[in-house]
Amino acid sequence: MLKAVGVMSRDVKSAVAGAPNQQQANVGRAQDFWRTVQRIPAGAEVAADPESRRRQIVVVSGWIAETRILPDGRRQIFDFLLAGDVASVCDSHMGGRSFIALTNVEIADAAALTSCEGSERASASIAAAIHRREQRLFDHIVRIGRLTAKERVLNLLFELYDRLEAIGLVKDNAFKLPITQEVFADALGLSVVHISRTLKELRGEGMLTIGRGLIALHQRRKFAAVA
Amino acid sequence: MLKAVGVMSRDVKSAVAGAPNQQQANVGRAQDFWRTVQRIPAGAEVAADPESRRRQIVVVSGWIAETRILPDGRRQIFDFLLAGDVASVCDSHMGGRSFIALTNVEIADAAALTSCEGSERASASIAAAIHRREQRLFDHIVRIGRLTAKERVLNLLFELYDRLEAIGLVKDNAFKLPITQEVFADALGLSVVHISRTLKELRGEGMLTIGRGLIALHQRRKFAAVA
DNA sequence: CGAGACTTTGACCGTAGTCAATTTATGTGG
DNA sequence: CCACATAAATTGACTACGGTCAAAGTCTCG
Repeated sequence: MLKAVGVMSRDVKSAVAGAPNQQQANVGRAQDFWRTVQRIPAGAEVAADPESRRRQIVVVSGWIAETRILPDGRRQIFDFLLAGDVASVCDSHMGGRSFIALTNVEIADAAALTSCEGSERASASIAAAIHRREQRLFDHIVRIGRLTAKERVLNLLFELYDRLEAIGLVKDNAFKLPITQEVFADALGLSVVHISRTLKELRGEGMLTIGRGLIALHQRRKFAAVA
Repeated sequence: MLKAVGVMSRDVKSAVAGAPNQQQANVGRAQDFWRTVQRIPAGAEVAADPESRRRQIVVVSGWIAETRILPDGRRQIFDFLLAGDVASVCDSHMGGRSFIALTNVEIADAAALTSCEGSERASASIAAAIHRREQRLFDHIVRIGRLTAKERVLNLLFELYDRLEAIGLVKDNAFKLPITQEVFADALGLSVVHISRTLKELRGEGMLTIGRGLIALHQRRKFAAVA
């Protein structure tokens, strides 16, 4: 549990902990929230339980991919959910979408957050998270619709960089990237082979360094043009 | 005004008119709604008025494109808004998005709808419209991320077909398509030239017929595979 | 009828896809 | 700790889908 907290987004932490001056009163409620945390193994689908129909979840730790698989096997990834992100798993399969855990994942009930004290703060955080996700969707459309392969890779990497940095998961310009190149390809509408080549090229240009599961980004400057 | 009504979506009509048994009581409120209607000329941007900051609009007639333009001139269209669709023009420019009228357009205030009698019905309609738009966004991502040019064109045309049919704007398998091929290209992440060629090919295969601003789609069957 | 916008066509190019083989991790059990 | 099995990444050769450029052809609409 402590490990999980270390990995949580500012939003989740502050919303659960409450403002400093009201912390004591919230302990009970916060525990209610923590009791809703559940673990999902890498590769599994994040489904809405049969009981709680429409369900808004908060990611506590790990990576989740929001995807659709076409009848012929082609796959498209819409978005990556990181710690602190919120999603409506309710109608997931309804719209031909599913949430796949890319790593071991911990999720919790967004509803449980709202019922804590400081519910206005929590609701606001949740609304903000949902709003950010919508913005990401637009960015993603531009990415796959109008950027070249190199731009797409860089653009997505920098998005992830910014998001991970915001939740304290970036160290020395580097972060852990627990996804295969195939996942990357399915997010960016490219082939695995071309992802590999593109990364090689970017490595050659000194834009990034890859090693031991970590990826480091350099020269944010040049990137400004792509953002 | 009557002409406008003839073109409205079922949602807008029913929400404004109210259930048959309570129609009389609604006349006053409905007029409030109609008073919020405003006309936007083709090519103009649909902006949130300075007064009403965050603004949810309902499209009454015409076509609107939700777009983003990159610094270097590349353009991506996220979605087309037709009669009955709802959008939050509030943070439009905030997220690098803008709403462009592709034809002369009539829009109204969604808020005014809600304040009419039958507000639960209205709210539900609005929520449904917003939900459908989100689904379209996902479809669009799959389209530009994983479909070939021919598939993209067909898929988008059939989406438009279905939506226009739902609001009574399809006659004899044909509908009015008031957009240039360049707009089509910017929506599908292709070049104008390739759109032209693709349409030619589809015409050759008997999938569609174009003439006098109308486009007719045939053989929905074959399309099932792409849907 | 003429001007400007839109569409179509041809020739050519380049980005990204495909297929297949090889190399490099990543584990896993002995 | 090594050997082996499997997944992931890389590379090469070739293909093809879609982009670009430029010119010609059509529409529209004052």
